[in-house]
Order: sequence, then structure tokens, then C-alpha cells
Amino acid sequence: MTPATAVDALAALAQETRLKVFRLLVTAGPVGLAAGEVGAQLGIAANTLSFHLKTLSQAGLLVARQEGRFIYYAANYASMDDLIAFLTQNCCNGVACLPKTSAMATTAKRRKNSLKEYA
Amino acid sequence: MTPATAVDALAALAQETRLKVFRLLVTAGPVGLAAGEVGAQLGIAANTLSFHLKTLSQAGLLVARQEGRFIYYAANYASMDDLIAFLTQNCCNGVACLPKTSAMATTAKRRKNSLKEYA
DNA sequence: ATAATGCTTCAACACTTCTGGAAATAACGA
DNA sequence: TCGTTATTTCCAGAAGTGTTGAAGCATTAT
Repeated sequence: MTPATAVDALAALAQETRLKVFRLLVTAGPVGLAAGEVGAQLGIAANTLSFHLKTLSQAGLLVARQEGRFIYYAANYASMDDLIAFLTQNCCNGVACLPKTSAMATTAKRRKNSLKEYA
Repeated sequence: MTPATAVDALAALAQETRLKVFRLLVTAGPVGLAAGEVGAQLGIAANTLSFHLKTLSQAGLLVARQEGRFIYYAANYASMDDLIAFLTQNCCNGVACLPKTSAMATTAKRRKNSLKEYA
């Protein structure tokens, strides 16, 4: 992750509507949601939503796939991970400065839930 | 962390100069660096730097303390942690979607290094 | 006192971003 | 084919952001 890429991603998230959209898609899982569904759930006009989805996609935070007339958007977990790694790089020299972050996805949790759940 | 707080923090980080400053202070540890030192290391004019330090501080990402003529700025690890927790909340239902993030600060690492290192 | 140092504030300008209406494109159904 | 649905693009105006030079405060040194 380059500084420029990180700035793009952060700028994309630094807007109320886009942050709502992103968080909705983060909880929605890898399958994602159709654009219209996102708009309906959050009460956003189609053209405005399209603008914000484009911004998030260009920043690499969302991936889009077409299915018939619908376009599904899903969170790009890998780039979110890269962004967080970039922000916390060399933080505190390994001391426990980020308790919530480290608790969030422990090795134990990872072992308990397999990726196949989404297959 | 409220959505508004998160947007403020993300907006503060979504700027090349500020991101550089923040990352420098993240690696600098809890003691922080004097404003002038930050400016010297990154090559930023005093007035410009002051503007950006203020933005980062108001967003809660930095804490400032005066020491004589110098003002030391340090990363606020707690708010960075809150921000990451906010972004990744309910992500992927516990599946291993953020490998780097979870590897970043494991329980093992936390035990190995005590907070007293900075006392 | 006076000067020097460290940092901040102010005002002005160029530049970018967000929003909303209207029109365009694309896929499907009758 | 024609209409409907899903989504995007274009445009213009309003609002916000970053940079610069000059001036202003505090704190320390002479």
C-alpha cells in the first residue's frame, strides 16, 4: 500500500454517506448488495448513491459485479486490511497499544470459522 | 465512536501531509515529537504544519502537551484503535477476512512486551 | 528590557467536493 | 417493439479544503 493509495481510501471513507454504505457492505459479507438495495436501506437517491459507490470502488474499497440488471457491490476486505496495516505499521513497537484491534480477529476465531461458510 | 467522530478522524487522515505526520508519530511512540522536529523531519513549513497538527488534534488522533517552548505531539493510540474497531465492526461475521490486521498485535506479542517499557 | 525561538492565527486565493435535476444507457418483461 | 426497471452520466451551483505570507503570542536567553 502506497501513501497515495491510503489517502484515496481514507478520503473515500471520510464522508458520512460513503462511510454508511461501506459499513453496511462490510456487515453484508462477500456476496454484497445490489446498488438499489443499498439505496433503499439507507435512503439515498440513485444518482447520489452511484456517485459514492464509484468513489468507493475507485478507491479499491468495494468490488462490483453485474448480475442481470443488478450491480452487486461488496466490501473489499483485503484492501481494508491493507489500509489498517498501513496505518498501524510500527505502532508502539509491539506494545499493546491497540487492544480492540487485536481482539477483533484472533487466531482462535479464525480457526473456528472456515471461509467455506460463504461458498 | 459515533459516525461523525469517525468521519472527522478519517478526513483528518485523508491528506498526504497529515497522513505522513500521523504515521511518523505512530512510530515515534507515546512520548511524541515536538512540532518543530516533525516539520524538520518531513520538510513542512511551520504554519502549514500547525494547521495540520490542529486538524489531527481536533479529530482526536493526536494529543499535545507543552514543555517549555516546545509543544510535543503524540499519536492517540486509543482513538486509532476505536476507529479501526468502528470500521471493522461485524465484518465478515468472524471469518478470517483481515489476516494482516489480526496478525498485527497478537495476544502473544502483547504479553511479550510490557507497557512499562515506556515508563 | 530586548532579542530570539517555537509555534499559532489570520486573510485571501485556487482548487476540489457534494448535491440535485435531467438525460442517457442497459437489461429485462409484456 | 415498447415500456419498465436498475443504474450511471452530465451539468451547474454551493460549500469546503489546503497553501501562502504576514502578523501575533508565549517562552527562554542575553
